[in-house]
Parts: sequence; C-alpha cells; structure tokens
Amino acid sequence: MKNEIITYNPHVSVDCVVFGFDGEELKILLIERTLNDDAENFSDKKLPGSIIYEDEDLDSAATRILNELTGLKNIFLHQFKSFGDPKRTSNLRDKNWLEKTTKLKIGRIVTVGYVALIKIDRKIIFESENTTAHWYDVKSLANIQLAFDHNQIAGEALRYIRRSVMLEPFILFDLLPKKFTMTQLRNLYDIVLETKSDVRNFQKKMLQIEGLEPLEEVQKDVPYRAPRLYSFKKARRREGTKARM
Amino acid sequence: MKNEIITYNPHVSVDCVVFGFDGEELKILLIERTLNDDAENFSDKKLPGSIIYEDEDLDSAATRILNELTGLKNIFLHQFKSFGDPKRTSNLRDKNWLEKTTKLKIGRIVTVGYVALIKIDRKIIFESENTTAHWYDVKSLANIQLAFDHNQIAGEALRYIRRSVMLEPFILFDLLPKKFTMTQLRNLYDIVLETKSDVRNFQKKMLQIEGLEPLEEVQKDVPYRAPRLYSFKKARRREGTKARM
DNA sequence: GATTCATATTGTATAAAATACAATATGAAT
DNA sequence: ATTCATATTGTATTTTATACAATATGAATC
Repeated sequence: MKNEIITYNPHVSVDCVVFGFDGEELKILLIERTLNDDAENFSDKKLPGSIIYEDEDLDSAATRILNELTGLKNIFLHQFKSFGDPKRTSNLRDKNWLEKTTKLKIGRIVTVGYVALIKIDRKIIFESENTTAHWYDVKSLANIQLAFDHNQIAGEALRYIRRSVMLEPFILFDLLPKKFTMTQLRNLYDIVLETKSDVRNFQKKMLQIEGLEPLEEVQKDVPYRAPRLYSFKKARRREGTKARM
Repeated sequence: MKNEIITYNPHVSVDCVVFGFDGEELKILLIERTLNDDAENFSDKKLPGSIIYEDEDLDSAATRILNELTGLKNIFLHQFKSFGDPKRTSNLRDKNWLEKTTKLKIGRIVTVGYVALIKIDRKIIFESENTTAHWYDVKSLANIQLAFDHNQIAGEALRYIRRSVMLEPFILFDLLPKKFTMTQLRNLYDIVLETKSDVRNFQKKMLQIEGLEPLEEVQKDVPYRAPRLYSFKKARRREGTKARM
C-alpha cells in the first residue's frame, strides 16, 4: 500500500517453490487460483508467483511476492532456473485468469524460479482477501494439474534441491524444526535423495557434521521409548566442501 | 535471413559464457563491442548475447545468438542463472550502444545466463561483419571491464561450473581435445577447482572414471619424454552419483 | 510387577577410498 | 655418454563407507 504509482513489468515474473517437511512427507506450498468469468468458472492450484515491478530486482520481487501471497517473511529464497517457453502462458484458462487478475494485456512471460526450504510451522497466512494457501505432499504433485508450467517448475526445483543436498547436506536442517529426532532427519534425507539409509551408519555420519548437537531432551508424548532430540547450530555456511586430491 | 517479420522481445536477453582450455589456462570467449557515435567513441568487450525473439524459447535463443555472433554450432549450452538488476542496463555507454544497435527503445532487460564448455579448437568465426571474437584468459577477467554486468555473470558462471565439476568431474572432458595428456587434465581440474592435486593420486583416481582410456599413442613434438595420450569415450551422462548410506 | 509392544540405540569387522610421499624411466638435445 | 626436462609408477597409512542385528527403553496392558 504505497503512495507511489507502481508500474508492472508484464514480461517477467517470479515463481516460488517453497518446500516444507512434516516429519513424514516433503510438502510444497501451493495457492488456490479461482476465476469466475462469463465464460469460465474454475478453481485450481498454482505456485505462489506473479509479475515483477518495472523497477525491482528479481530477488526482491520473489521476496515481496511470496510475502504478499502467503504472509511469509524473512525467507531465504534462492534462484534456481528460468522458464521461457513462448507458449507457457498461452493456455486459454491461464490467459483469461492472467488478464482478469492483472488487468494488463499479457503476452509472453518469462518466469524466474525461486526455491526455499522452510520450517513447516512458519507463520503462513493461509486465508486472505486474495489467496488461499495450503501445504501439499510433493508426492501428490504427479496427480495435480497446476496452472501454467508449474508442474515442470516444481519438478526442476526438486531436482535442484537434490543436487544441493548432495553438496551441502546441512541445508536440510532448514526444513526441520529447531529440535528434531534422528529419525526425522533420516526420513527427510532419504525422501529428498531417494535413498534408503542404514540407521546406524546414518547416525554416525550425521554426528560428524559440525553444528549438529544432541540435546539432553527427548521427544514428548510418544507411546513408546522417546527418541532423543537434536539441534543444529549453524556454523558459517560453507560453500560446499572443497575437493582435494 | 528469413522472410518472415521477426519481432524482438526487448525485455529479455540471453548471455553465453563459453569456456575453453588451451592446456595451460582456462579461457573465456568474448566479443568486441564498438560504438562510433556523435557523443562517444569506444571499443570494449562483452559476452556473446542479445535480446531474444518474441516467439522463441530461451534455450533456442541462446543457441541461435551464440551462432550468430561466433559461428559456433551444436554447442551444448546450459542455463545457470538469470540477472535482473533494474539498473543493469542503465550505464550511459551501455544504453547508447543498445539503442544504436537494436534500433529499439530499451528499458530494463532481464538476461538469462548460459554456460558452455567447448574444445578450444572448435571452429569460430573470429571476424565478421558484426563482431570480433577472441579467447581471453579467465584469470585476466579481474582486469577487464566488460559491458553491462558481464563481469558478474562470468563470475557466477565460473562458480556454477565449479559446483558441477564437484558432482560430475567428467564434464571437464568437454574442454579437452579428443586426445589429451594426464597433465592437461590435471591442470584443468586444478584450475577449475582451485586445488593442487598430487600427480600419482590424481592419475589413480581419474583412471577409475569409466570411459577414460589410455591410448597406445604419445604426444608428438615435445623436446623431452613424450607423455601418453588419453581419450574419453562418453558413457551415458549420469545424473551425478547417487549418494547411498 | 511381569509382559508386550513399538521404536531407539549402539559396535564391530571389512572393504573401499583418500592421502602422503620420491625414486626411477624415458627420449630428446648436447 | 651426459644432461635435461618431464613422465611414470607403488606402498604404507589413514580415513571413510559399508554391512549387519542384538539390546535398551518406556509406555501400555494384563
């Protein structure tokens, strides 16, 4: 709600792929898109994203738009890929929705993809004037038809995260609550990398990550032996371990 | 030289960071940019790149533009990052040059960065009506002021390549001639990753890459013991080695 | 309080990979 | 025959990865 006149750049957008983890499943944040038109009347899902302002950096646009659509603040968004198929906005339904919501004549839009790994209990405005947000199982993406090329974008985001985890496994801690169990960490790791880790070997390997510390505390309200909790005190983010020979 | 009328999309461009290796130094392909204006008169360097067509995929645009500017064909270009600082085209010199060469009114341009690793003896049109191309030491980039934000783009490309090599060292073979020596391979590896490999250990490690084969042939015209030549027969490109635990 | 249940926790032996380290070989040039 | 400049090669040690399952814990139930 600024006073200045804001000009849109209707040729470029950003889309945010936000991942969460509930201890069991990898989740993705999607928002509802509805159109009540003379011609059409539908509701489906899309990634949080929108066209940028004319005088705005891409990173800033991603941060702003994610905030506007979900209320999320202080999210570390990382650019991972841009998508520029000239036909990516030409589906009739997408076209109608765009022109209705932006009130601009929309031609082709190149979109810049951003990804974030967040704790699933971060405060999200799930219902607002403009949007409805929800967490969905990443698994279920195969069965949901998202707007535009958002299925493709989400897929690429996942592949990007996978590569990142191979180089810097500790980025997974961004997805876990402040206190978590080793089993949660292992589940997450195996879901992202599509592996099946051995319980003992995994434990050993993780405990040599600097910053991962066992707490004198166990999980509560479990109907069996309570697992120990761990926390991650981020050391400096290192730029991947440097290969040496 | 097509007959159809081609429409530009003056809001989006691609820039190509093409790396080569001469056995000693990592090289980058830059083209000359000159402007003879009433006001200004200068010549400097830039990455091969340009605005895209309105009806053109990003990947196709990168391929087309690299070809138009350097004659290079069948180059595997990989998108690595987009750059969208609203001020990235607002330097006066850059602005003048853009409007002169495109004959379009140019506002803000978001550019999509592509990277390629090629054999340095690939046929390049170094001189043409429009452009002059040259290989430059990547090292020397610190002392060359490129057009726009091209220094930044080249830097990001290098960091991108570094990460890729950590996951998939065999991409380095794209930079080497069909037959190369172990010393060349080691030099290249060490330049890209900024390491200093031990000669014996490096040899051992490389020889377990499937596809890397010693030839019954040695380098010629060397004034000392001739080193053995190797070649790389690309097995299937694998998507990084999958971590297992 | 003994038993069941469901999950947590832990160790050891073996194999593979990474590292540290320098003497000898080769072929051209003198 | 000697020099020169670089190529080639092995071994011992350390570190890391892997394979594998018995015991511990605490809550719930009888």
